[in-house]
Amino acid sequence: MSTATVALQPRKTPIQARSAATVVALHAATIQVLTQEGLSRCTTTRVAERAGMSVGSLYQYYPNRDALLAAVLQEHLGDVGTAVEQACHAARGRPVAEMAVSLVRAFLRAKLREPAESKALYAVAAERGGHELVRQMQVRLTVVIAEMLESAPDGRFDDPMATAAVAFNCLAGPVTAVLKGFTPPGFEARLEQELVRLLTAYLSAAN
Amino acid sequence: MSTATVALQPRKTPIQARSAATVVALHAATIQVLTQEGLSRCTTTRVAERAGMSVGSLYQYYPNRDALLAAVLQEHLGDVGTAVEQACHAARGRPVAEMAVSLVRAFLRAKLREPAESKALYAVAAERGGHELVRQMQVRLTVVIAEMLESAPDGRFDDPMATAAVAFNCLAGPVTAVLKGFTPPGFEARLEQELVRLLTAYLSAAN
Amino acid sequence: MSTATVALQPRKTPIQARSAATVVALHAATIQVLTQEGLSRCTTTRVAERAGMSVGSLYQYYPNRDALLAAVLQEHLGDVGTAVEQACHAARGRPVAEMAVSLVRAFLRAKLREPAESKALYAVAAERGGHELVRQMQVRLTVVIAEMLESAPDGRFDDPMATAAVAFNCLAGPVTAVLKGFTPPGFEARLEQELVRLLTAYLSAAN
Amino acid sequence: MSTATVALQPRKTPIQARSAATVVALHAATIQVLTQEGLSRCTTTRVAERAGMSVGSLYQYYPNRDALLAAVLQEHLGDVGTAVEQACHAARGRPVAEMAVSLVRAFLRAKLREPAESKALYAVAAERGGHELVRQMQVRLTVVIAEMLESAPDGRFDDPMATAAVAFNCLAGPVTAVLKGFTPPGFEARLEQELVRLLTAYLSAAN
DNA sequence: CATGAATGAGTCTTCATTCAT
DNA sequence: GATGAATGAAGACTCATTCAT
Repeated sequence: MSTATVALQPRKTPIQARSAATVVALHAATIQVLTQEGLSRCTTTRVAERAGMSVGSLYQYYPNRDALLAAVLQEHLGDVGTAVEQACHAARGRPVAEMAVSLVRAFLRAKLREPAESKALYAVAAERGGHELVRQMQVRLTVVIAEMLESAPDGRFDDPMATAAVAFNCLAGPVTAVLKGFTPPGFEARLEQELVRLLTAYLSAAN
Repeated sequence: MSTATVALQPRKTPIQARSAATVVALHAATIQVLTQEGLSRCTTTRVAERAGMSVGSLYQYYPNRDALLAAVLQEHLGDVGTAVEQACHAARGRPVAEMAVSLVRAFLRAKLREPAESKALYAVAAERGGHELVRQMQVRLTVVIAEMLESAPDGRFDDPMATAAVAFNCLAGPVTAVLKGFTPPGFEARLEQELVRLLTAYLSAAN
Repeated sequence: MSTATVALQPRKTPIQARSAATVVALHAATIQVLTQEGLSRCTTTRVAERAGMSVGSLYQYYPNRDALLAAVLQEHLGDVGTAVEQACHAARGRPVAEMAVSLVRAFLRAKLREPAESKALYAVAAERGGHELVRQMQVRLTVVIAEMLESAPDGRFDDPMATAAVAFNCLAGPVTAVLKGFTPPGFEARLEQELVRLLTAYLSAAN
Repeated sequence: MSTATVALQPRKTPIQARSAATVVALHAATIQVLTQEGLSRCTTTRVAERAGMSVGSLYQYYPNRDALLAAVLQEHLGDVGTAVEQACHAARGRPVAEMAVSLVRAFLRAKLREPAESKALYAVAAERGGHELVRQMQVRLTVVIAEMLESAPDGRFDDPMATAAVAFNCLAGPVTAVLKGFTPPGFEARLEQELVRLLTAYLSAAN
């Protein structure tokens, strides 16, 4: 564990139920403040207040603001990562088209479960601290997706990591656009269908 | 022009040569500071210093920090937007496969010309002020791409806007990942090829 | 309560003893800085410093500089207003000459108790924020004085509000002059006597 | 001429017509900005702009902002002072009642000719720079009024300076209240009549 | 342990004043 | 002389973090 990483760890591992509840409350509060006020106005005091506790208590759980934001982002990334990983494992050895469906569904479900949260965290992910966390997750998922691809009976991939990277990010792009409200009205209803079509076509063509 | 937009307008039109140079210096300095320090540490003082002038001078060109950031983002978006638009116009009436090549190339060229700039601006785009600018650009480009698609002799699209939105963002996703350094080593070399494959496959499959 | 007024409210009600003491210290410090440096140099930092605390603390009690100044002015106006009101109530139904004595004494006592404070606040009262507070006080006192006048057994007033307004301000004028040091040497000793004479003469003559 | 005074003098005596016009424009602009923006936002740049010239030009006429404000206030005080002086001279040797009428009329005419100007300058007069100018004017007028009073055939005054000070300021008080909008609706119409009654009564009673 | 007042460095922004053109 | 861009000190205000209670 590098020195940089150390500073962002929660100060204590939440063993007790109470601590866990507190952490949940803090994460929820962070999302809310992020959504309503934006990253720069997402202050420790405001988050603590929204979570119904004092700033001092917040600092019992996180050594500093960045650690809190990192934890919230990390949790979100973990959820998405786990969902994608499970889908990839489940789809191993299946035909490419099934892989596409599986991946799209898992990703969409994870990302769109709490759209406000997903949206709020883009700003966190874009700032210095978040960058690295997202990178790690991308690397992890690219590997998992690549492994899945290699197990496809009906596909052969020159550079599975490259294909996996495209596969993941060609989903991430449109989903981001939807979450940020950049897409045409009514688009959300077609999202899954389009992404399946997109990914199936790509994986089938990627040979 | 909305009230919010008005506040982000540059304070004066750079008439004189010196003014234009000053604005250029400010934009460059902003990118540098953004890159080296991150959005939250990209302060007006630091930008001015980096640009070799005093804060006061910065404020003669931009009414506030957000306006500066918005201007830098806007300029970047304008470049990308123009490139994409020209490509779409040029590809009108061509087969879908040519459209894909044209779009991918234009987008990549615009986005990767100044990678540091492109990368630095993601954080700006993710914050409150940038959101709207990006949205407008997405809307504009989605329309242009949709129009191009409708002119294809070898394609028929149920919902051209939806297809266009996916088309654009399935490129934006991987490009973003590359710029942010999330992709596997050596990926950049394959980027264009993969995106062409991706987009061609999608547009061909998008009924 | 108007929007403008809301912004000038103290940020928190001083519940604890310490808070009350802090507020007192801030008010005293404000008067001192106002007196020694003038309104434009009465900065939040200087006031806090004078009060023996940091700027941050000041901002825990007042949302902004104007609110601090308004609070100090308000407190002063409240004292004067209360004194005048009590005098007016006490003098109801008394002859006009007694009213004059009562009003003059109450006003002088309130205004001259802390001359430095009274003097320092003229600049605050003259600036945008103070204006309204003073106006409200004048309206309130004019009404109270008018009611008193109407109860006089030996006077009849066409337009009691107008007479009250003159009565109040013909006292305020000379008192202001004294506080600002505009009057001849030795004048202060004669002030009460002259104002009683002035007001008695006016009320007796005011048909 | 004291050192303090020197700094507030206009930089050059406006001999030429053009200069005089410029000074007039600057004074008018100052009043406007003062009225519309308040003292603290009455900046040299804004005044110059309003006057249709550059800041640099303003500094050709006044060495600094305070000098400009002082000059504008001084001019106003000079007008009022001259009006009152002339009235006092004219009323010498006349009965006290005529003196009252003369003084009230002169003062009101001078103060209410440009109500916006009169009002705007209260803030200037209340700040450090203005204080001294107003004091000098008060002293000067108190002397002139006292001299007038002493010439009254039908009055005898113990302490003419004290009486004069009261006389002047018991007019100034209500007039200030009117200009600041503190008085009841319709009060302005009665102002002259009331002030004449007030001053006549006082001077008659002051013996 | 929780609390939340205190701290003061750090931001944004303004503005008097200067001086090169 | 006029201009107005440049300067940078100074002010209002915020907020991460600490620590006495």
